[in-house]
Amino acid sequence: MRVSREKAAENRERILAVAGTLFREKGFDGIGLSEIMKGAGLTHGGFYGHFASKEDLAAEASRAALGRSARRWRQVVEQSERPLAAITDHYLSVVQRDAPGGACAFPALGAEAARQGGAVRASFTKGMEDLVGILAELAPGRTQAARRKRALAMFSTMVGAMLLARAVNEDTLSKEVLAAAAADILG
Amino acid sequence: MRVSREKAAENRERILAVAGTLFREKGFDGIGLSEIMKGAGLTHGGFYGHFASKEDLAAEASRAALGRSARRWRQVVEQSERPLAAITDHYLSVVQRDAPGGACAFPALGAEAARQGGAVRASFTKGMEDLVGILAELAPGRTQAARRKRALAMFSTMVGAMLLARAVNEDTLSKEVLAAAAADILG
DNA sequence: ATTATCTATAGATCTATAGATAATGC
DNA sequence: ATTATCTATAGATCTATAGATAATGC
Repeated sequence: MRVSREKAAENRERILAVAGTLFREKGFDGIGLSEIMKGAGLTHGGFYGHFASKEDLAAEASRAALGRSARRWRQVVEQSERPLAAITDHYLSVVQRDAPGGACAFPALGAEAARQGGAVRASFTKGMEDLVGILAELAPGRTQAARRKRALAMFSTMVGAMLLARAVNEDTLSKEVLAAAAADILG
Repeated sequence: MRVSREKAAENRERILAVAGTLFREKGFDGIGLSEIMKGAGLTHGGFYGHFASKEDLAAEASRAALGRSARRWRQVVEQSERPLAAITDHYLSVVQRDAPGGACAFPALGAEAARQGGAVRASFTKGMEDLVGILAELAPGRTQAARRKRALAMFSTMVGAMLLARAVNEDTLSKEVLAAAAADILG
């Protein structure tokens, strides 16, 4: 059941996309390779032709997911006249809260990333620098250093608020924290 | 090898303490009951005399850990003349970053908590209300509603900054985000 | 007699590998 | 001939349960 070189590359991309979604939904430890491969329409034995290990996949899938997030942010910024408000509205929405599989990898996987090896951590480091870089261009502040500092705090607030909004059991409190974070960032 | 009623209660407490540490260090999915019981000096077969399930333990251990956090915060507040600065200094320290097993459960377990059942979520909801309640007494703002809103944003910033500080690979960036968050909260 | 803990195990995972298969691409 | 994928399986987990053991507490 061999497949063309082109098809194999497509299969690899599909594994990455499925893994990106399932990792964010269930955690790195919460989903097995078997299920990921099934989601990509393949058997789990074929996995090791595409990736060296589960951790290798985790690093690549995280990189891809965070790359998509950065591209999405740039799109949102371009299409709005109040870019910072557009980013917070987008990021701190109930839609993102309830669909972690397609949302930012930091609130969903940041804690687990801290326990992973260098490749996964590197993906998250690069992802953070890119997203904070976008925020730094929109943040208030007279010097570049001040804007970067503000951007780091804003990103912390966004990531923390989304994590909290998902963790709690009460929808009122959940929405309250999302709104408080957005209001705080926009001043 | 039976043990007195009192000793059994001590054993239960020890299981809770060990589980609280190991869950925060490795995640709910990253540690097995066998290892937790071994850490408490017992065999894994004895577990079900103390708890109904792993999730039951997760809920109880989270409740205990977050209760300890709230008591610690109250202690820090009492012992300082600048309570808000004392809390952020304590929370956003490199010591806490590097010892997740004894630190706040939110950055370490919040994402996984979101995927757990009602009992675990309830522990985190109660924990958040308690910690935010303490912050609301220290937050600036003319009305109680304004102070609570500010407290929710501050807690988001703290939780997010700690998660990010642990996730990234570069110590400079890691310390930068902790410092930026503290500065932002203190205005 | 009750019960806290232990030993042993069932049944279901999980990652990773080995070898077979069959279609691609030289 | 090469290689992408499949089947099958090894070996190591994991949660949960059953039944035995032995000391407590009525």
